[in-house]
Amino acid sequence: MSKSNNFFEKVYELTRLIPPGRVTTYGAIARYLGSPQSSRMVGWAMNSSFTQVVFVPAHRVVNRMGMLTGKHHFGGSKIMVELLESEGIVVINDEVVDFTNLFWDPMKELAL
DNA sequence: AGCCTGACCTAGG
DNA sequence: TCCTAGGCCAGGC
Repeated sequence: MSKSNNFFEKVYELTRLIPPGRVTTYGAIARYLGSPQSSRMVGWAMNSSFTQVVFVPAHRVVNRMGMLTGKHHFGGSKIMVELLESEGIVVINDEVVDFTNLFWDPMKELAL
């Protein structure tokens, strides 16, 4: 409810725009929001995403190398993987296969 | 009220 | 090319 919530909300809304079967990164979101060095906050926002009334597909956000660094925050270490696989994404060793092609960059996709 | 940590990333040595 | 440090700022203790 504070002003900084605005940043969090932007993160949530942007995250909701990620198409199923695609993934993006914390850094990409931070950069798109104009705070390229606030990627950590994006992760923190995801931590609070479960408290949001509207669903936030936080499982579609991974780190820069395509790794599922936040999988343990889904209430189970397999939840994130299962969500991704249910969308057709292949995950091996906590890493998104073909991440380069599945990467959804808001800078490119939204700033046409 | 202050210190520590954390789902990250980039730059500099 | 590997390693270190800095920046972001909300929450927990």
